[in-house]
Amino acid sequence: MREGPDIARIASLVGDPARANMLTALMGGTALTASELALEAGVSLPTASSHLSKLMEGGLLTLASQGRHRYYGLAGPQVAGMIEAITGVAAAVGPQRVRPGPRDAAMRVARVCYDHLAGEQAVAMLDRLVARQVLLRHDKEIRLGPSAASHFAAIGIDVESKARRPVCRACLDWSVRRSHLAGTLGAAILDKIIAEKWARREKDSRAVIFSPMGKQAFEKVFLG
Amino acid sequence: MREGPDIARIASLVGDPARANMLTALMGGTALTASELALEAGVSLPTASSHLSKLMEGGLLTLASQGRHRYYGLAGPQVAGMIEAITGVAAAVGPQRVRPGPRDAAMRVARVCYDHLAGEQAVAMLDRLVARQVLLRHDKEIRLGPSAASHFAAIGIDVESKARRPVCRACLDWSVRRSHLAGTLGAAILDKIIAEKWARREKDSRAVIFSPMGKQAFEKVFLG
DNA sequence: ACAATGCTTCGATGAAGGACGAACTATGCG
DNA sequence: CGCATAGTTCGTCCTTCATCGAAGCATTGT
Repeated sequence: MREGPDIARIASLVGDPARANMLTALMGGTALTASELALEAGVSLPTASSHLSKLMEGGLLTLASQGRHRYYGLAGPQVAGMIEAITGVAAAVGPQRVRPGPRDAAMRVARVCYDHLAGEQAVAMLDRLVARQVLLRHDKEIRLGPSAASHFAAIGIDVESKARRPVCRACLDWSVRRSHLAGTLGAAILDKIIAEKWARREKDSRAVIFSPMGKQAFEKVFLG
Repeated sequence: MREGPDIARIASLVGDPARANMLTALMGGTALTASELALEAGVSLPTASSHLSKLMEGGLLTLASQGRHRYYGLAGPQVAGMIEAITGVAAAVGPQRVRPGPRDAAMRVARVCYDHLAGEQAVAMLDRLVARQVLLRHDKEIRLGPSAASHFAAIGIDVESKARRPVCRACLDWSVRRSHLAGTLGAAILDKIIAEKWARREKDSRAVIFSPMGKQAFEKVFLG
Protein backbone atom coordinates (compact mmCIF):
# COMPACT_ATOMS: atom_id res chain seq x y z
CA MET A 1 0.00 0.00 0.00
CA ARG A 2 1.39 3.32 -1.05
CA GLU A 3 0.91 6.66 0.54
CA GLY A 4 1.80 10.20 -0.32
CA PRO A 5 0.06 12.68 -2.58
CA ASP A 6 -3.44 11.55 -3.36
CA ILE A 7 -3.05 11.24 -7.08
CA ALA A 8 -6.19 9.14 -7.49
CA ARG A 9 -8.26 11.90 -5.98
CA ILE A 10 -6.99 14.45 -8.47
CA ALA A 11 -7.17 12.12 -11.43
CA SER A 12 -10.70 11.02 -10.65
CA LEU A 13 -11.75 14.66 -10.60
CA VAL A 14 -10.56 14.92 -14.19
CA GLY A 15 -11.88 11.45 -14.94
CA ASP A 16 -15.51 12.41 -15.29
CA PRO A 17 -16.52 13.42 -18.83
CA ALA A 18 -18.46 16.47 -17.71
CA ARG A 19 -15.65 17.75 -15.55
CA ALA A 20 -13.05 16.96 -18.20
CA ASN A 21 -15.00 19.03 -20.71
CA MET A 22 -15.17 21.91 -18.28
CA LEU A 23 -11.45 21.81 -17.62
CA THR A 24 -10.71 21.59 -21.31
CA ALA A 25 -12.91 24.60 -21.91
CA LEU A 26 -11.04 26.50 -19.22
CA MET A 27 -7.75 25.71 -20.95
CA GLY A 28 -8.65 28.67 -23.16
CA GLY A 29 -7.40 30.78 -20.28
CA THR A 30 -10.49 32.86 -19.65
CA ALA A 31 -12.73 32.25 -16.67
CA LEU A 32 -16.25 31.08 -17.43
CA THR A 33 -19.53 31.14 -15.56
CA ALA A 34 -21.34 28.09 -14.30
CA SER A 35 -23.96 28.29 -17.06
CA GLU A 36 -21.35 28.51 -19.78
CA LEU A 37 -19.54 25.53 -18.35
CA ALA A 38 -22.79 23.59 -18.09
CA LEU A 39 -23.29 24.21 -21.79
CA GLU A 40 -19.72 23.17 -22.59
CA ALA A 41 -20.09 19.99 -20.62
CA GLY A 42 -23.53 19.17 -21.96
CA VAL A 43 -25.18 18.79 -18.56
CA SER A 44 -27.87 20.60 -16.63
CA LEU A 45 -27.06 23.53 -14.43
CA PRO A 46 -27.49 21.69 -11.13
CA THR A 47 -25.22 18.93 -12.32
CA ALA A 48 -22.61 21.43 -13.43
CA SER A 49 -22.80 23.21 -10.13
CA SER A 50 -22.17 19.97 -8.30
CA HIS A 51 -19.16 19.25 -10.46
CA LEU A 52 -17.79 22.73 -9.99
CA SER A 53 -17.97 22.52 -6.22
CA LYS A 54 -16.06 19.25 -6.39
CA LEU A 55 -13.39 20.78 -8.58
CA MET A 56 -13.18 23.71 -6.18
CA GLU A 57 -12.83 21.44 -3.20
CA GLY A 58 -10.12 19.56 -5.04
CA GLY A 59 -8.22 22.78 -5.54
CA LEU A 60 -8.26 22.67 -9.32
CA LEU A 61 -10.29 25.84 -9.81
CA THR A 62 -10.37 29.39 -8.57
CA LEU A 63 -13.56 31.35 -8.13
CA ALA A 64 -14.17 35.05 -8.67
CA SER A 65 -17.61 36.28 -7.70
CA GLN A 66 -18.81 39.36 -9.48
CA GLY A 67 -22.37 40.25 -8.58
CA ARG A 68 -24.58 37.37 -9.49
CA HIS A 69 -21.98 35.95 -11.83
CA ARG A 70 -19.45 33.47 -10.59
CA TYR A 71 -16.42 33.06 -12.76
CA TYR A 72 -14.52 29.81 -12.56
CA GLY A 73 -10.98 29.53 -13.80
CA LEU A 74 -8.09 27.06 -13.65
CA ALA A 75 -6.22 27.28 -10.36
CA GLY A 76 -2.85 27.87 -12.02
CA PRO A 77 -0.23 26.88 -14.58
CA GLN A 78 0.53 23.66 -12.78
CA VAL A 79 -3.05 22.50 -13.23
CA ALA A 80 -2.98 23.60 -16.85
CA GLY A 81 0.22 21.63 -17.37
CA MET A 82 -1.39 18.55 -15.91
CA ILE A 83 -4.36 18.83 -18.25
CA GLU A 84 -2.00 19.21 -21.21
CA ALA A 85 -0.06 16.13 -20.12
CA ILE A 86 -3.22 14.07 -19.86
CA THR A 87 -4.43 15.39 -23.20
CA GLY A 88 -1.12 14.36 -24.73
CA VAL A 89 -1.44 10.80 -23.54
CA ALA A 90 -5.07 10.65 -24.59
CA ALA A 91 -4.16 11.87 -28.06
CA ALA A 92 -1.30 9.38 -28.30
CA VAL A 93 -3.21 6.29 -27.25
CA GLY A 94 -6.49 7.16 -28.90
CA PRO A 95 -5.72 7.75 -32.55
CA GLN A 96 -8.84 5.89 -33.59
CA ARG A 97 -11.04 8.83 -32.85
CA VAL A 98 -9.13 11.78 -34.22
CA ARG A 99 -10.40 12.81 -37.58
CA PRO A 100 -9.03 16.11 -38.70
CA GLY A 101 -12.09 18.27 -39.17
CA PRO A 102 -11.79 21.86 -40.36
CA ARG A 103 -11.78 23.25 -36.86
CA ASP A 104 -9.22 20.72 -35.73
CA ALA A 105 -6.94 21.77 -38.57
CA ALA A 106 -6.95 25.33 -37.27
CA MET A 107 -6.37 24.03 -33.77
CA ARG A 108 -3.29 22.18 -34.88
CA VAL A 109 -1.81 25.25 -36.48
CA ALA A 110 -2.23 27.57 -33.52
CA ARG A 111 -4.30 27.54 -30.35
CA VAL A 112 -4.31 28.88 -26.84
CA CYS A 113 -2.89 26.64 -24.14
CA TYR A 114 -4.14 28.26 -20.93
CA ASP A 115 -2.19 31.50 -21.30
CA HIS A 116 0.32 30.87 -24.06
CA LEU A 117 0.45 29.78 -27.69
CA ALA A 118 0.46 26.13 -28.73
CA GLY A 119 0.34 24.24 -32.01
CA GLU A 120 2.61 24.04 -35.04
CA GLN A 121 3.35 27.74 -35.01
CA ALA A 122 4.35 27.64 -31.35
CA VAL A 123 6.57 24.60 -31.80
CA ALA A 124 8.27 26.20 -34.79
CA MET A 125 8.80 29.36 -32.80
CA LEU A 126 10.50 27.58 -29.92
CA ASP A 127 12.67 25.58 -32.32
CA ARG A 128 13.82 28.74 -34.03
CA LEU A 129 14.48 30.64 -30.81
CA VAL A 130 16.60 27.77 -29.58
CA ALA A 131 18.42 27.45 -32.90
CA ARG A 132 19.30 31.15 -32.77
CA GLN A 133 20.35 30.70 -29.15
CA VAL A 134 18.00 33.39 -27.97
CA LEU A 135 16.85 30.65 -25.64
CA LEU A 136 19.03 27.85 -24.31
CA ARG A 137 17.40 24.50 -24.02
CA HIS A 138 18.55 21.62 -21.89
CA ASP A 139 16.04 18.81 -22.10
CA LYS A 140 12.90 20.10 -20.42
CA GLU A 141 14.54 23.16 -18.98
CA ILE A 142 14.65 26.35 -20.95
CA ARG A 143 16.70 29.39 -19.98
CA LEU A 144 17.23 32.82 -21.43
CA GLY A 145 20.25 33.21 -23.66
CA PRO A 146 22.60 36.22 -23.47
CA SER A 147 20.78 38.00 -26.27
CA ALA A 148 17.32 37.27 -24.96
CA ALA A 149 16.77 40.48 -23.03
CA SER A 150 17.65 42.77 -25.94
CA HIS A 151 15.91 40.55 -28.47
CA PHE A 152 12.58 40.65 -26.66
CA ALA A 153 12.97 44.24 -25.55
CA ALA A 154 13.12 45.18 -29.23
CA ILE A 155 9.56 44.00 -29.66
CA GLY A 156 8.33 45.41 -26.39
CA ILE A 157 8.54 42.38 -24.14
CA ASP A 158 10.28 42.60 -20.80
CA VAL A 159 11.76 39.25 -19.88
CA GLU A 160 12.36 40.15 -16.27
CA SER A 161 10.75 37.63 -14.01
CA LYS A 162 8.11 39.42 -12.02
CA ALA A 163 6.50 36.46 -10.35
CA ARG A 164 7.75 33.29 -8.74
CA ARG A 165 6.54 31.51 -11.84
CA PRO A 166 9.38 30.52 -14.18
CA VAL A 167 10.01 32.75 -17.17
CA CYS A 168 10.43 29.84 -19.53
CA ARG A 169 8.95 26.40 -19.41
CA ALA A 170 8.62 23.61 -21.92
CA CYS A 171 5.06 22.45 -22.43
CA LEU A 172 4.41 19.30 -24.43
CA ASP A 173 2.22 19.94 -27.44
CA TRP A 174 -0.42 17.25 -27.82
CA SER A 175 -0.92 17.75 -31.54
CA VAL A 176 2.70 18.02 -32.65
CA ARG A 177 4.09 15.90 -29.79
CA ARG A 178 6.96 18.27 -29.26
CA SER A 179 7.45 21.08 -26.80
CA HIS A 180 6.38 24.68 -27.09
CA LEU A 181 7.11 27.64 -24.88
CA ALA A 182 5.12 28.25 -21.70
CA GLY A 183 5.92 30.35 -18.64
CA THR A 184 5.67 34.12 -18.31
CA LEU A 185 7.55 34.61 -21.57
CA GLY A 186 5.15 32.34 -23.42
CA ALA A 187 2.25 34.26 -21.94
CA ALA A 188 3.79 37.61 -22.85
CA ILE A 189 4.31 36.52 -26.44
CA LEU A 190 0.67 35.48 -26.76
CA ASP A 191 -0.40 38.82 -25.30
CA LYS A 192 1.78 40.54 -27.87
CA ILE A 193 0.27 38.56 -30.74
CA ILE A 194 -3.25 39.47 -29.68
CA ALA A 195 -2.41 43.08 -28.81
CA GLU A 196 -0.77 43.66 -32.20
CA LYS A 197 -3.81 42.06 -33.83
CA TRP A 198 -1.58 39.59 -35.64
CA ALA A 199 -4.20 37.01 -34.83
CA ARG A 200 -7.64 36.75 -33.31
CA ARG A 201 -9.16 34.13 -31.13
CA GLU A 202 -11.87 31.99 -32.66
CA LYS A 203 -15.11 32.45 -30.74
CA ASP A 204 -15.91 29.56 -28.39
CA SER A 205 -12.75 27.72 -29.32
CA ARG A 206 -9.11 27.64 -28.39
CA ALA A 207 -8.09 28.12 -32.02
CA VAL A 208 -6.01 31.16 -32.88
CA ILE A 209 -6.38 32.47 -36.42
CA PHE A 210 -3.55 34.52 -37.87
CA SER A 211 -4.32 37.22 -40.40
CA PRO A 212 -2.11 37.13 -43.54
CA MET A 213 -0.27 40.23 -42.42
CA GLY A 214 -0.09 39.04 -38.85
CA LYS A 215 1.43 35.77 -39.95
CA GLN A 216 4.11 37.65 -41.88
CA ALA A 217 4.88 39.84 -38.90
CA PHE A 218 5.01 36.87 -36.55
CA GLU A 219 7.32 34.97 -38.86
CA LYS A 220 9.56 37.93 -39.34
CA VAL A 221 9.97 38.43 -35.61
CA PHE A 222 10.08 34.87 -34.37
CA LEU A 223 11.00 32.67 -37.31
CA GLY A 224 13.20 35.07 -39.30
CA MET B 1 -19.96 19.69 -26.05
CA ARG B 2 -16.33 19.19 -26.79
CA GLU B 3 -14.56 16.55 -28.77
CA GLY B 4 -10.96 15.63 -29.32
CA PRO B 5 -8.70 13.41 -27.23
CA ASP B 6 -10.64 11.46 -24.64
CA ILE B 7 -8.99 12.91 -21.60
CA ALA B 8 -11.69 11.73 -19.21
CA ARG B 9 -11.05 8.13 -20.19
CA ILE B 10 -7.35 8.38 -19.41
CA ALA B 11 -7.83 10.37 -16.23
CA SER B 12 -10.45 7.98 -14.90
CA LEU B 13 -8.01 5.12 -15.42
CA VAL B 14 -5.62 6.88 -13.07
CA GLY B 15 -8.50 7.99 -10.88
CA ASP B 16 -9.00 4.69 -9.12
CA PRO B 17 -6.91 4.30 -5.96
CA ALA B 18 -5.81 0.76 -6.77
CA ARG B 19 -4.73 1.68 -10.28
CA ALA B 20 -3.08 4.88 -9.08
CA ASN B 21 -1.01 2.87 -6.63
CA MET B 22 0.03 0.48 -9.36
CA LEU B 23 1.07 3.28 -11.67
CA THR B 24 2.97 5.00 -8.88
CA ALA B 25 4.78 1.75 -8.16
CA LEU B 26 5.73 1.46 -11.81
CA MET B 27 7.20 4.95 -11.83
CA GLY B 28 10.45 3.36 -10.64
CA GLY B 29 10.98 2.24 -14.21
CA THR B 30 11.12 -1.51 -13.80
CA ALA B 31 8.29 -3.79 -14.77
CA LEU B 32 6.41 -5.69 -12.08
CA THR B 33 4.29 -8.81 -12.03
CA ALA B 34 0.57 -8.86 -11.38
CA SER B 35 1.03 -10.28 -7.88
CA GLU B 36 3.53 -7.62 -6.91
CA LEU B 37 1.20 -4.94 -8.18
CA ALA B 38 -1.71 -6.47 -6.31
CA LEU B 39 0.34 -6.20 -3.14
CA GLU B 40 1.29 -2.61 -3.90
CA ALA B 41 -2.30 -1.66 -4.53
CA GLY B 42 -3.62 -3.55 -1.54
CA VAL B 43 -6.19 -5.53 -3.49
CA SER B 44 -6.72 -9.19 -4.29
CA LEU B 45 -5.17 -10.79 -7.31
CA PRO B 46 -8.38 -11.02 -9.33
CA THR B 47 -9.09 -7.36 -8.68
CA ALA B 48 -5.58 -6.41 -9.70
CA SER B 49 -5.86 -8.46 -12.85
CA SER B 50 -9.02 -6.66 -13.79
CA HIS B 51 -7.39 -3.29 -13.24
CA LEU B 52 -4.35 -4.29 -15.24
CA SER B 53 -6.39 -5.31 -18.23
CA LYS B 54 -8.14 -1.96 -18.11
CA LEU B 55 -4.84 -0.13 -17.98
CA MET B 56 -3.60 -2.23 -20.89
CA GLU B 57 -6.69 -1.51 -22.93
CA GLY B 58 -6.23 2.17 -22.16
CA GLY B 59 -2.71 2.01 -23.55
CA LEU B 60 -0.99 3.05 -20.34
CA LEU B 61 0.94 -0.18 -19.84
CA THR B 62 3.11 -2.55 -21.80
CA LEU B 63 3.20 -6.27 -21.17
CA ALA B 64 6.13 -8.64 -21.43
CA SER B 65 5.32 -12.29 -20.93
CA GLN B 66 8.13 -14.49 -19.67
CA GLY B 67 6.99 -17.98 -18.93
CA ARG B 68 4.29 -17.87 -16.36
CA HIS B 69 5.32 -14.39 -15.28
CA ARG B 70 3.76 -11.38 -16.87
CA TYR B 71 5.68 -8.18 -16.38
CA TYR B 72 3.72 -4.95 -16.57
CA GLY B 73 5.48 -1.66 -17.15
CA LEU B 74 4.58 1.92 -18.02
CA ALA B 75 3.93 2.38 -21.72
CA GLY B 76 6.48 5.18 -22.09
CA PRO B 77 7.97 8.45 -20.91
CA GLN B 78 4.88 10.35 -21.94
CA VAL B 79 2.76 8.30 -19.54
CA ALA B 80 5.38 8.72 -16.83
CA GLY B 81 5.36 12.45 -17.42
CA MET B 82 1.62 12.53 -17.03
CA ILE B 83 1.76 10.67 -13.73
CA GLU B 84 4.42 13.07 -12.57
CA ALA B 85 2.28 16.06 -13.50
CA ILE B 86 -0.71 14.67 -11.63
CA THR B 87 1.46 13.88 -8.62
CA GLY B 88 2.73 17.43 -8.65
CA VAL B 89 -0.77 18.87 -8.54
CA ALA B 90 -1.83 16.39 -5.89
CA ALA B 91 1.14 17.35 -3.72
CA ALA B 92 0.44 21.05 -4.23
CA VAL B 93 -3.24 21.00 -3.40
CA GLY B 94 -3.11 18.26 -0.80
CA PRO B 95 -1.63 19.72 2.37
CA GLN B 96 -4.48 18.04 4.20
CA ARG B 97 -1.93 15.75 5.72
CA VAL B 98 -2.46 12.72 7.89
CA ARG B 99 -1.09 13.40 11.33
CA PRO B 100 2.37 12.04 11.97
CA GLY B 101 1.97 8.88 14.00
CA PRO B 102 4.93 6.93 15.37
CA ARG B 103 5.28 4.81 12.26
CA ASP B 104 4.98 7.84 10.07
CA ALA B 105 7.88 9.44 11.92
CA ALA B 106 10.09 6.51 10.96
CA MET B 107 8.73 6.72 7.43
CA ARG B 108 9.76 10.34 7.16
CA VAL B 109 13.30 9.55 8.22
CA ALA B 110 13.89 6.69 5.80
CA ARG B 111 11.69 4.46 3.72
CA VAL B 112 11.73 2.45 0.54
CA CYS B 113 10.44 4.14 -2.60
CA TYR B 114 9.91 1.07 -4.77
CA ASP B 115 13.57 0.09 -5.06
CA HIS B 116 15.52 2.99 -3.65
CA LEU B 117 15.77 4.97 -0.45
CA ALA B 118 13.50 7.93 0.27
CA GLY B 119 12.91 10.25 3.22
CA GLU B 120 15.08 12.74 5.07
CA GLN B 121 18.13 10.51 4.95
CA ALA B 122 17.81 10.06 1.20
CA VAL B 123 17.32 13.76 0.55
CA ALA B 124 20.35 14.60 2.70
CA MET B 125 22.39 12.01 0.83
CA LEU B 126 21.56 13.43 -2.57
CA ASP B 127 22.27 16.96 -1.36
CA ARG B 128 25.67 15.91 -0.08
CA LEU B 129 26.60 13.93 -3.19
CA VAL B 130 25.75 16.93 -5.33
CA ALA B 131 27.62 19.33 -3.04
CA ARG B 132 30.72 17.14 -3.33
CA GLN B 133 30.19 16.99 -7.09
CA VAL B 134 30.14 13.24 -7.08
CA LEU B 135 26.87 13.77 -8.88
CA LEU B 136 26.08 16.71 -11.12
CA ARG B 137 22.59 18.02 -10.88
CA HIS B 138 20.85 20.17 -13.42
CA ASP B 139 17.29 20.75 -12.32
CA LYS B 140 15.60 17.38 -12.58
CA GLU B 141 18.39 15.72 -14.44
CA ILE B 142 21.19 14.05 -12.51
CA ARG B 143 24.41 12.80 -14.06
CA LEU B 144 27.51 11.11 -12.78
CA GLY B 145 30.42 13.39 -11.95
CA PRO B 146 34.03 12.60 -12.93
CA SER B 147 34.77 11.08 -9.55
CA ALA B 148 31.57 9.06 -9.37
CA ALA B 149 32.93 5.79 -10.73
CA SER B 150 35.85 5.59 -8.31
CA HIS B 151 33.81 6.91 -5.42
CA PHE B 152 31.16 4.24 -5.70
CA ALA B 153 33.61 1.52 -6.69
CA ALA B 154 35.31 2.09 -3.33
CA ILE B 155 32.20 0.88 -1.56
CA GLY B 156 31.50 -1.91 -3.97
CA ILE B 157 28.97 -0.32 -6.27
CA ASP B 158 29.42 -0.45 -10.02
CA VAL B 159 27.85 2.57 -11.64
CA GLU B 160 27.90 1.12 -15.14
CA SER B 161 24.48 1.27 -16.67
CA LYS B 162 23.37 -2.24 -17.36
CA ALA B 163 19.77 -1.64 -18.31
CA ARG B 164 17.96 0.90 -20.41
CA ARG B 165 16.82 2.41 -17.16
CA PRO B 166 18.69 5.59 -16.28
CA VAL B 167 21.47 5.33 -13.72
CA CYS B 168 20.34 8.46 -11.91
CA ARG B 169 16.94 9.98 -11.62
CA ALA B 170 15.47 12.62 -9.37
CA CYS B 171 12.40 11.40 -7.53
CA LEU B 172 10.28 13.90 -5.64
CA ASP B 173 10.05 13.05 -1.98
CA TRP B 174 6.49 13.47 -0.79
CA SER B 175 7.39 13.95 2.85
CA VAL B 176 10.31 16.34 2.47
CA ARG B 177 9.07 17.82 -0.80
CA ARG B 178 12.52 17.76 -2.30
CA SER B 179 14.21 15.26 -4.57
CA HIS B 180 16.05 12.11 -3.68
CA LEU B 181 18.02 9.72 -5.83
CA ALA B 182 16.28 7.07 -7.90
CA GLY B 183 17.48 5.07 -10.89
CA THR B 184 19.81 2.07 -10.87
CA LEU B 185 22.27 3.90 -8.65
CA GLY B 186 19.61 4.67 -6.09
CA ALA B 187 18.58 1.02 -6.18
CA ALA B 188 22.16 -0.17 -5.79
CA ILE B 189 22.68 2.05 -2.78
CA LEU B 190 19.60 0.68 -1.10
CA ASP B 191 20.80 -2.86 -1.82
CA LYS B 192 24.11 -1.97 -0.24
CA ILE B 193 22.46 -0.58 2.87
CA ILE B 194 20.43 -3.73 3.35
CA ALA B 195 23.28 -6.08 2.42
CA GLU B 196 25.64 -4.45 4.90
CA LYS B 197 22.90 -4.64 7.51
CA TRP B 198 23.16 -0.93 8.14
CA ALA B 199 19.41 -0.95 8.29
CA ARG B 200 16.50 -3.37 8.16
CA ARG B 201 13.13 -3.06 6.54
CA GLU B 202 10.17 -2.83 8.86
CA LYS B 203 7.87 -5.78 8.26
CA ASP B 204 4.86 -4.93 6.10
CA SER B 205 5.88 -1.32 5.87
CA ARG B 206 8.05 0.81 3.70
CA ALA B 207 9.91 2.16 6.70
CA VAL B 208 13.67 1.56 6.87
CA ILE B 209 15.19 1.46 10.36
CA PHE B 210 18.88 2.19 10.69
CA SER B 211 20.87 0.58 13.48
CA PRO B 212 23.10 2.98 15.47
CA MET B 213 26.22 1.54 13.89
CA GLY B 214 24.61 1.42 10.48
CA LYS B 215 23.67 5.04 10.71
CA GLN B 216 27.26 5.96 11.49
CA ALA B 217 28.55 3.94 8.58
CA PHE B 218 25.97 5.42 6.22
CA GLU B 219 26.79 8.94 7.31
CA LYS B 220 30.51 8.35 7.00
CA VAL B 221 30.18 7.07 3.45
CA PHE B 222 27.47 9.31 2.08
CA LEU B 223 27.32 12.37 4.28
CA GLY B 224 30.99 12.62 5.30
C1' DA C 1 -41.82 45.70 -3.73
C1' DC C 2 -41.76 42.43 -7.35
C1' DA C 3 -39.99 39.96 -11.00
C1' DA C 4 -36.09 38.04 -13.46
C1' DT C 5 -31.74 36.00 -13.68
C1' DG C 6 -27.74 33.18 -12.01
C1' DC C 7 -26.57 29.69 -9.25
C1' DT C 8 -26.76 26.26 -5.38
C1' DT C 9 -28.92 22.73 -2.47
C1' DC C 10 -32.03 18.81 -1.74
C1' DG C 11 -33.97 14.38 -2.66
C1' DA C 12 -34.81 10.51 -5.44
C1' DT C 13 -33.30 7.51 -9.05
C1' DG C 14 -30.54 4.60 -11.65
C1' DA C 15 -26.46 3.00 -13.80
C1' DA C 16 -21.57 2.11 -13.58
C1' DG C 17 -17.97 -0.27 -11.80
C1' DG C 18 -15.02 -1.95 -7.95
C1' DA C 19 -14.71 -5.70 -4.74
C1' DC C 20 -13.92 -10.72 -3.83
C1' DG C 21 -14.43 -16.05 -3.93
C1' DA C 22 -14.55 -19.81 -6.82
C1' DA C 23 -13.55 -21.92 -10.83
C1' DC C 24 -10.60 -22.18 -14.92
C1' DT C 25 -6.14 -21.87 -17.89
C1' DA C 26 -1.23 -21.90 -18.40
C1' DT C 27 3.47 -22.62 -17.22
C1' DG C 28 7.10 -24.87 -14.50
C1' DC C 29 9.04 -28.66 -11.70
C1' DG C 30 9.98 -33.14 -10.20
C1' DC D 1 1.86 -37.26 -14.85
C1' DG D 2 0.57 -34.81 -10.56
C1' DC D 3 1.27 -30.92 -7.96
C1' DA D 4 2.34 -26.03 -7.25
C1' DT D 5 2.48 -21.36 -8.74
C1' DA D 6 0.95 -17.34 -11.66
C1' DG D 7 -2.94 -15.20 -13.83
C1' DT D 8 -7.41 -14.65 -15.86
C1' DT D 9 -12.46 -15.10 -16.16
C1' DC D 10 -17.00 -15.39 -14.16
C1' DG D 11 -20.84 -14.33 -11.16
C1' DT D 12 -22.54 -11.69 -7.63
C1' DC D 13 -22.78 -8.25 -4.21
C1' DC D 14 -22.65 -3.61 -3.03
C1' DT D 15 -21.03 1.06 -2.80
C1' DT D 16 -20.45 5.17 -5.18
C1' DC D 17 -21.76 8.87 -7.80
C1' DA D 18 -23.67 11.25 -11.87
C1' DT D 19 -28.04 12.97 -13.13
C1' DC D 20 -32.17 15.83 -13.08
C1' DG D 21 -36.51 18.31 -11.29
C1' DA D 22 -38.03 21.17 -7.82
C1' DA D 23 -37.25 24.31 -4.53
C1' DG D 24 -34.29 27.72 -2.16
C1' DC D 25 -30.90 31.94 -2.05
C1' DA D 26 -28.82 35.85 -3.79
C1' DT D 27 -28.22 39.73 -6.78
C1' DT D 28 -29.85 42.94 -10.23
C1' DG D 29 -33.31 45.54 -12.65
C1' DT D 30 -37.74 48.01 -12.93
